[in-house]
Amino acid sequence: MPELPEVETIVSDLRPILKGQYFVAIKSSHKNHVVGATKNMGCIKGKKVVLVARRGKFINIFFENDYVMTIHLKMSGRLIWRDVGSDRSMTDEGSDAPLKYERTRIDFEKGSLRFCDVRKFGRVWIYDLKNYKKVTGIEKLGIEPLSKDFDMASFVNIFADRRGTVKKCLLDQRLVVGIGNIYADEGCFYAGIRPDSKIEKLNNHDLKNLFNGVLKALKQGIRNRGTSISDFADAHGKAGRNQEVLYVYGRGGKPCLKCGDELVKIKVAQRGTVFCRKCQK
DNA sequence: ACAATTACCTGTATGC
DNA sequence: TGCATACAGGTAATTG
Repeated sequence: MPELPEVETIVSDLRPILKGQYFVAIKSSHKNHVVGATKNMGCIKGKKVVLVARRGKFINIFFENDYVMTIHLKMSGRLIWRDVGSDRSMTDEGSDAPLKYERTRIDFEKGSLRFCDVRKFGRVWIYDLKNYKKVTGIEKLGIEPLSKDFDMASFVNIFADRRGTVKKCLLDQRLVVGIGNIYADEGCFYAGIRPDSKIEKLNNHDLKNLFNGVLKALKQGIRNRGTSISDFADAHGKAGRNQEVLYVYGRGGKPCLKCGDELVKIKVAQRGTVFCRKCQK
């Protein structure tokens, strides 16, 4: 599932590829995949990419004329780059055949970005700088966990007056962006805190551990170029390695890698949640 | 105003 | 083997 480390991996792959390139066209076989395309595609035709950046789990491609293409991968989205004619050596036809589950293709001068999305939850928006944050929902997003503004004090401040389970708060993109089911569970394990414990019951020491645990999980995910449990691949179609170092996510019923106790799987905030009863309090 | 639930989708795993 | 059902989870929309 693309969360912050997965999106960061894709963006860092795409940045050197797309920067300086000219947009050609966008085509979609799924009617809901592209928002604002009919009206706004013409606005970026022939325009140059000046910046590729991540905001939470959103990918923003900025153009020279103050238009932005925003992409969200949601559950099963992949963005894979193919050079022009890259399939030519593979087929007699020489056509750039669609990849599996390719829903939308974004053509640039040197190649195309293939938006593959089994479940069709993903979206592409094309809007101008003034409107894109409102249309996409980016304006509601909270703090970036990798920014220098995100320190112990801001973390405590953000979570101090919250209620409900720790996991629900971690998943809330209005507070801190980028954390999804994988890194919420892993962060809680590192912190030694049960994901179903009440946030209002945590003392400053617990919050500090949670802060460190979440950061550690996210940074490790980035270092390992994402978690490839089901769908995730980088912009070249290659899997990440972070699934090899997970302590709890996807390991319900298996022994805890720290103490050997059987990991428990429950539902918290409507999400499958795995933790260790001995290591997490 | 806020929290909980449902909708959006389809592939995979499980149960009978 | 085949069919039905559950499950996976990011976010918006809907309901309570």
